[in-house]
Amino acid sequence: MTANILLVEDEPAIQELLAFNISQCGYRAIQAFDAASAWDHINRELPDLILLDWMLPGSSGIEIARRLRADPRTRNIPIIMLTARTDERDKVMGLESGADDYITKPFSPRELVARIRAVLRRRAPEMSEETIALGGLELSPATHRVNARGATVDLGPTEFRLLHFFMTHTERVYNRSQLLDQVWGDHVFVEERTVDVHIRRLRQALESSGLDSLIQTVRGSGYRFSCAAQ
Amino acid sequence: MTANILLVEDEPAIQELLAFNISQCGYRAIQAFDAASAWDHINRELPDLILLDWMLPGSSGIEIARRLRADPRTRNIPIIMLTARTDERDKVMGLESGADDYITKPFSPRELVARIRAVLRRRAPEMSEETIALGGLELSPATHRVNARGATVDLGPTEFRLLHFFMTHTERVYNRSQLLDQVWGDHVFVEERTVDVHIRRLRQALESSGLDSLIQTVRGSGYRFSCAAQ
DNA sequence: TGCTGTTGTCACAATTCTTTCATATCATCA
DNA sequence: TGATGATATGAAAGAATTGTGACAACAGCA
Repeated sequence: MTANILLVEDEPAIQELLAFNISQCGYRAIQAFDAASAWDHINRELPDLILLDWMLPGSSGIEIARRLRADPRTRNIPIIMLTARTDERDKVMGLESGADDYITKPFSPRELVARIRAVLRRRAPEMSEETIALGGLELSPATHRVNARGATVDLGPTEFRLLHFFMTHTERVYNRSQLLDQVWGDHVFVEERTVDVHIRRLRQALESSGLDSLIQTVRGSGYRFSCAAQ
Repeated sequence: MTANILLVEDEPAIQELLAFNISQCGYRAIQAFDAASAWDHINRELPDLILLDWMLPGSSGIEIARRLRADPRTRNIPIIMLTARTDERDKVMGLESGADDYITKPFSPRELVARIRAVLRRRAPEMSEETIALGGLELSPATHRVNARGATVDLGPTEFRLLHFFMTHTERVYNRSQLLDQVWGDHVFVEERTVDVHIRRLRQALESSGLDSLIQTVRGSGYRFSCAAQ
């Protein structure tokens, strides 16, 4: 599945440059020359990553980033900010607004691609809509369905997200705080022990098919999804 | 086992930015907005790394670094200096004062994280998340798993930390007090003999694969992890 | 509006891990 | 070889962590 990258940049020359480089390495470039058409695209179909110019006529790039982060639907789209200024305050503000990284113009195509790759690698696994099959479990983000050895599994929204995260981040141990950040979202104030309860509910749902053992407790550290035995 | 990182930075926006990125990659961020509260934290519990702003109201970052280096208790804590100036002289001073690295503001989250990782790897290898393979043993902090000649080894939290410490500090003898400081943490009041019991349990866990001999007793001195025969 | 399903929190139970202590074993040296 | 000090070991109380069921609050929806 090739990633769709939305370019929001008013200067045609730079747009071209971006689009060329991006499609050159196998991504699909979607071009937007102003905020309005950017929102058009976003509302129609969520891109996998957004390259956002800091300076746009009308609403600024930062403004767009803030709105993207505010909406649960778009919260998790990775954003890379493009900025002509090397002024430090701007950079910091760009990051504060929730950008994952920034690139200062002028930039080398190599740098551009490297940063895109890095951000996608970091943020993308659980963004993908592809069905994940693992250890007898099958989770399909598109249809929001889960199968365990052929039997349908009924999950609440949170348990679904939790399982999705685990299935895209197997083997590694995550502590409660990391899970809260990753599954609930940052800036959420929830008791850490709440994670336990959702782990419990998830295990309960998987119990009938015997796949609850995929979710392992690592005492003192957190939880882990693993196809290998405990 | 996740590293505690103390942030000493008076500007709230940058504090937030740092804290966010640091906790994002699984470290624990402890925030201090001035020198006084930084010392508070340090006296209470030693952090595993300190991110120190060069410019602080009152006592400067460099001053703090100097004092940290002067005290044997804090001498070995890795320090990364944050500086807004790109001035060469400042950089040199930052390093001379004992900092392990410095970051010039503005910085990208990626750069920040990369430097933290690098410094931890260099100065506190047991805080790094990298898998260590040694003498038939394989320990992976990220997945919290241990293999001995291919067989899974089951360890409690303390035994895991102990083994991790040994595998990152081989061929050297540590007495019980040093082990308590390094593995249990300072400011912990525990009988020295308790170390014996954990050594025992660690050996027991490794016994079935015959690798218990890696942990050697040095009578009168302490213990040593060594791939060479006793 | 009432129904249904979801969520976060709490209290208590169950489990696992730590620490300590008593005792056994061992190494060293006179 | 026996005395002496150090380490190994087993058991058990005590601590800490995690599991679990119940419940109130809340949101979405017919």
